[in-house]
Formats: sequence, C-alpha cells, structure tokens
Amino acid sequence: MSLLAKKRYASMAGKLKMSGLKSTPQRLAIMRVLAESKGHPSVDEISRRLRRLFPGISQATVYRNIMLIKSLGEVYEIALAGAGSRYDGRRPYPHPHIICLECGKIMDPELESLRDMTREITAASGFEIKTFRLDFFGICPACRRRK
Amino acid sequence: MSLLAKKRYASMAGKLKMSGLKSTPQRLAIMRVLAESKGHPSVDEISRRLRRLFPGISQATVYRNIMLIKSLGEVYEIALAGAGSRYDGRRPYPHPHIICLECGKIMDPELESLRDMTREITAASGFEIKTFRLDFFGICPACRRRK
DNA sequence: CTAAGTGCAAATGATTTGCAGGTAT
DNA sequence: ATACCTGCAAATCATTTGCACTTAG
Repeated sequence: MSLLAKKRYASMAGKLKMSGLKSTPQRLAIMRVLAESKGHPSVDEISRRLRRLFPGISQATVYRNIMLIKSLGEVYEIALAGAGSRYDGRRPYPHPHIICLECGKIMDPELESLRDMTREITAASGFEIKTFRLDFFGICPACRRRK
Repeated sequence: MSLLAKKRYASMAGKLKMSGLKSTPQRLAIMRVLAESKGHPSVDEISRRLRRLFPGISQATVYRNIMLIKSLGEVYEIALAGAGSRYDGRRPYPHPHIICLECGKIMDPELESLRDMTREITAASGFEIKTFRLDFFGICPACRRRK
C-alpha cells in the first residue's frame, strides 16, 4: 500500500471511529479499496475487488457503505449520466475531470482558472456557492492517434 | 408564443424536415413544448403539458422524440444525478448552470472565463475537447434571505 | 403502399429498502 | 445486551424496448 493510500485509509477509518459507528470488517475493507484505487472505480469494480477477501459481500453493503463514507466527506462521487457512478477515494473533494468519449478513461486535470470562475459566478449570481461539478468530454491523445 | 419560441420551433421543425423523418403531430407538439418552455423541464413536466392536447400520448413517445431532437442538436440535456434529466430547448448547446440546493431552481449564468478554461485544459491534457458539463451548486439569493 | 411512428406493457439496470438474522462495542 | 450491520431478495425509478397497430409521405 502506497503512502498516500495509507494516509487516506487512516483518515477514513479515523473519521469512522469519531462518528461512533461500527468498524465492521466489510466497512474497513471498502475503505481500503477506495483508498488504494488509483482510477475512478464503479461500484461493480469495487465489489469485484472486495470479493477476493469477502466472497459473500453484498452489493447492498457496498452501496450503503459508500454512501456512509461519502457522508463522512471521504469519497467523491462522479455521477455519470446513463452509466453508474464512479468514486474517487483519493481526492474526496470536488474537482474537474476530462472523460474520453472513446475509451471512457477519466483523468484529473489541474485547472488554475477554476478559482477565478467561482469568484466570477458568485459576483454575477448572488449565490453562495457550495460545490460544483465540472467535466470535459473529448478524445484522449491515445484514441486520437488510433484514428 | 414569443418570438424566440417561434424561432426555436422553426429551427427544430426545419431540421426535422431536412432529416427526412416524419413530422407527426406528437413530434411537432413535443418540439413546441420544448421551444416554449422557459425553465428546465423534466420529461414528466413535458408530458403533462402535452396531455392537454394529446391526452393519450405515451411517455415512451416523449422519450423517443426527445432523444431524436437531441440527436438533431436541438435540445440540451441536463442529466441530474439521482433525479431524472431536465431539458433546455431554448439553449440547445452546452452551457453552465447554477442550481439552488434549497429550492432546486436552475439558472443559466454568463461566464466569460469558460473560454479560457477550455483553452487551458486542451493545452494541459492533449484531449480534443468536444463538450463539457459545468454546474455550480449553492444557495440562491432568495433562499439565503429566507434563512 | 410501406417505412416510420405510436401506445402499451414488459424489460432493464442502477440503486434502495424491508426484513431476519449476525456482530461490534 | 443491544443498537448497528449484513446478506438476500424484492421494490424503486427513470428510461428503454418489443410488438401489433397506425399513419405520414
């Protein structure tokens, strides 16, 4: 387990303890998978990994716990239209994505201009901005080459 | 019907004719509703309005036609997580939204900085950007006052 | 005439929930 | 001991699809 994964797992398990809820083996295993996953896994992918250690784990348990972990602020959910949601346990805060329309790969770009944009929108709308969702869709370099 | 609504409807009906597909009464009625709706109606809201004129219209027909109109590039779909999609027939191209977390209102802000951001992300990622999705979530002025 | 379109009902697929046992604290 | 959890299966909910029947062109 990488250092980052360890830190993320510790943060998740710590918040869980703080919350007074139970640290069941399944729950901790789900946290471990989220902390270790580098991509943006779906519930199905998460379940598949979990079944190595918990052959009988239920999708319902996975869903319930991801919801819980989300409410602890320890995973970020990328709700995709049509397809199921994807999860990011390494960056549990809102951040932009670029999604390849060919191969479905999701990447996390750095985006300086986001701060300015939030400022601009606050000024223009009078809203108190709480969070955002920003996804770009396009063709990734690998798929462009392939065509 | 406002001037804008007329123009939007004419554009939709025109593209339909061009496509060689049939101009059925239901299909034209769906276009009319989309062209006239000022907010961001759901399929349910659209169906409800349609039933005034077509008491027997099927949800399936509404879905199929909205999909078709979308493929003509004449509606923009706002796929909301959890809830059903909302549609915008007046601005049928991608544009940012601000969504109030209290009352659910959806607004369409102007956002100068979006162009810069697309440029920045193209440079940083090597992707060929086709489209985007940008939503801010917060509390609107009316709801802020109310608290 | 005949390809397209419609309404209906059944199918889908992701997610949620009710319930009858388990188990962490 | 007991409130919380789990697994299972059934229930949801938005959306899609199969089919027999219409209808626009």
